Amino acid sequence: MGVGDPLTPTGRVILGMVGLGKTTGYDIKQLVDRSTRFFWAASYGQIYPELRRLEQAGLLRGHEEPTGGRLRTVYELTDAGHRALEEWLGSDLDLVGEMRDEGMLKLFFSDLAGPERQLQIVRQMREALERKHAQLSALHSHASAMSSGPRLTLEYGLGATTWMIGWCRETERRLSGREAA
Amino acid sequence: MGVGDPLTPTGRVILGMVGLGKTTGYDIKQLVDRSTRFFWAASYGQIYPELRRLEQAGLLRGHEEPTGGRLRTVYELTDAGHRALEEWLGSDLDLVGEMRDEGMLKLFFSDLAGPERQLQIVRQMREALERKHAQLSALHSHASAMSSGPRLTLEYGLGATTWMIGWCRETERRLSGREAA
DNA sequence: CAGGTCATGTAAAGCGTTACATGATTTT
DNA sequence: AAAATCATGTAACGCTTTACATGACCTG
Repeated sequence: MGVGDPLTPTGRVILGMVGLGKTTGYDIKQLVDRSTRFFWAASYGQIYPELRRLEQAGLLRGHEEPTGGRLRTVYELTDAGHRALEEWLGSDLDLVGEMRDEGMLKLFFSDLAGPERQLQIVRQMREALERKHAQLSALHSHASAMSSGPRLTLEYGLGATTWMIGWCRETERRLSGREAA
Repeated sequence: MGVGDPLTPTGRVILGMVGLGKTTGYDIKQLVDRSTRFFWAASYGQIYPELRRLEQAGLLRGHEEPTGGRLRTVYELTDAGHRALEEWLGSDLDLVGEMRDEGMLKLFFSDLAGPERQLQIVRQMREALERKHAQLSALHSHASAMSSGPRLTLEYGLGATTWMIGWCRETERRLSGREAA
């Protein structure tokens, strides 16, 4: 596999995490769950096979570093890995997030269910957003210890979520008014 | 397959679209591409097999209705289909959008690439968002002809995108300032 | 009559989650 | 001694995209 090979989706997050100093599959998963999860998740079922694929492709180098009798494989970027990471970070992005939001889909079809249901859907969207906002807020308490990139993504997520909660609130108000009228 | 069976992801959008009066696979795909695509896409490779699965499950009924010599299978909701659709629309939503945003992922790792790259990434995010905003705006010109659900999702998408563009703009300003300083 | 739209489909490949399985070390 | 954490992995299943393939009808 040559250097020009495009990274797979999960390959991107793994390469980045190893670049940030995360060394084991477990360690990567931990940080993903505490940070990128909100816009880019990854599961063990993807991480471990992908680590080996990236090693085979020459972008990572792994060596055994057991802690006592506990197995442990530590990965680091090779020169080719560094280059691939910089190439990816410098490349254009054409795809904007293909996202899936079930609340939005329900809202789209909500005319089929009647006005009370429509209001209920917006309320549920808001509640889900509020849960998300709470999780992001919890992370934000460590913001001072974050470097620029992670802090920016967190503030973006927090701000966007806040806007969306506000939209839901105002829409709930408008829809309730319509019912009362 | 009983009524209590959970709908597959694509099953949901198809059932909804048939509920809205879309009758053929082609027709469904057209509307998806002009509307829900921004938060819920679907491809022919999913639509046609899923239509048959939903028919087998008793939620849809399909019959041949050729236009001249041109094959055409028209679907409609069965009673069970109506019930399944209402059940889904009335159910709680626990999952908030699992989304994937490559711009955010790049921004997260942007410290590895230097300050100019970081600025470049935010600029690219804004440009992608502006393209999306333009597409949504084009749809919005027909807003008066839309029913409540579709109009709400469109306005939500437009508003959220506008907020995000503003965030990018302000962040670009802040990051440029930092460079100049 | 050429190009666009209507209309349907399949096969292969890739992506991803979930559930399962194992075992050592550390903390309470 | 139990519970939590560290650590790695696989198998099955399901979802989705992409590329390919076909052909009729309509418009200029």
